[in-house]
Amino acid sequence: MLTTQTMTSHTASRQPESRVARSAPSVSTLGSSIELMGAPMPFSRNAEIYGENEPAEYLYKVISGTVRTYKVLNDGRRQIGAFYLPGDIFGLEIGADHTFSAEAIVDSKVLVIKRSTLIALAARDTEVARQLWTTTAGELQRAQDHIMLLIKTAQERVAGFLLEMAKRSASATEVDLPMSRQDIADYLGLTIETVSRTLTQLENSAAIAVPTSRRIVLRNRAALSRMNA
Amino acid sequence: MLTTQTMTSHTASRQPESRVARSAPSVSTLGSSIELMGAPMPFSRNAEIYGENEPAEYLYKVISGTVRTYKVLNDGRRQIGAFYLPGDIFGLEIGADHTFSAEAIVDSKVLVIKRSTLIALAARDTEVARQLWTTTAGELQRAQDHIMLLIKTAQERVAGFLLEMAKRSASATEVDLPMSRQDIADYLGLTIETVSRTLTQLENSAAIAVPTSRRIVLRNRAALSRMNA
DNA sequence: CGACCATTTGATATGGATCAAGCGATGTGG
DNA sequence: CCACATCGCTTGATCCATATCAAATGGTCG
Repeated sequence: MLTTQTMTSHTASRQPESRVARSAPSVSTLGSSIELMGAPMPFSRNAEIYGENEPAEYLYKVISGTVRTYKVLNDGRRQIGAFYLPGDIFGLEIGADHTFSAEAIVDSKVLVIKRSTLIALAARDTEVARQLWTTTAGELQRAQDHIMLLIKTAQERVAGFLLEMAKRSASATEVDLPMSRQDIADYLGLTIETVSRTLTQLENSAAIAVPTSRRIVLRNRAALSRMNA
Repeated sequence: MLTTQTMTSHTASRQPESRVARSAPSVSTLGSSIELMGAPMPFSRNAEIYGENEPAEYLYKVISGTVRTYKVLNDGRRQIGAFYLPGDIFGLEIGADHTFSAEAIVDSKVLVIKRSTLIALAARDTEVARQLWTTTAGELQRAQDHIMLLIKTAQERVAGFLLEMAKRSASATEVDLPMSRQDIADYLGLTIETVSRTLTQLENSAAIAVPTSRRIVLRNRAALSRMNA
């Protein structure tokens, strides 16, 4: 699968690209140690990066593009665990296997880091150990926020999602969504129709504008925050 | 009820009690270092152990009883983050403050450990550092499972909850619930009425028996597992 | 015994799912 | 370059699972 294919094709991506410069603030702490150790690997749109229950030999850092992690239930329902933007680290496990699957949402470049290397390093370097812990704690924080989202109304979920994406984007008022309505729906625990209708509703109430389906302008952040909980 | 009764009989709780011996398997790793350092502290039913946003000076280990962590939204909706049984560690934060509130569900004894002590220890002892990380990773795992619960139907949530509690209990087929229907509802993102009706439904379908409202007998685990996802 | 609180049960309302079309953008083959 | 298929998104009509509102029941404690 992707593993082998992608592994082979990473000849020229040695020096840090400037496009990547706007990395994530909180989780990028592992940066210093990590940048050195992995090869940037390209994944095309919808390519699998790893599968649920596969051995977690590597962890990953998004260089460009966007990644989703997800689980699928017996009957096909899919739950997206998280979206990862440039600078974000994902796939770090403490157990032997990955607990989610991961896919590139758009063509993406991902730094691949061998876990054993990092673990070995952590045994000697307290700072690395602390950064591994911090990364896991960051994931925990996100998961807990996600739980709080899932008990809310559709409007609150969508508003919360937009605010979250805006906070993580470069521009605070304009969000460029790399993911489809289906991805959003599966993240929020709603249907695609409800997500669409809710966006229309928010647009009609002048809280947002939707110039194109993948671009959302936050017109009234206060209103969104108010309906966020 | 069981609450007071269990509490009153702890005159000699210096040496490990055999009743407590059946502690959690995964998260109890911090045990060895921790047991030495904290004082067991009693909390009575519904007593607050810490509040959301309070400085996280301590972390905690349940000795006896049960603890719930929760958040309350603006409009009063309460979400329970987790239930902690004897052996479980809770309240471990990496940030400065607690992100949930914690309360004893029944009269409980809780070991209180100063975080700074443990952090200092972790700086020298790799094993302690790893245990802190593992504890956080365990919480992450739980939170992710919780997310998967929250996208399911009422019946699936309740079945999943019962199976989870059974797995954590001493007896695999009989669950003694320390928490109220309201607590269960707020954990599962349902109303108390829906929880009650669903239990009745499961009882009618012979999947469970409910001899008393706080005691559930799993009569047909396979059926429960089947409806779990 | 009587009051209180937790739980169950019943009747009705409703938010979001489901089923079904329509629409606009993108791409493909003739 | 256009006709047409495809895909992602929106919109409409209806249904249903769960919430809400309301009352009855049962267990516990003073």
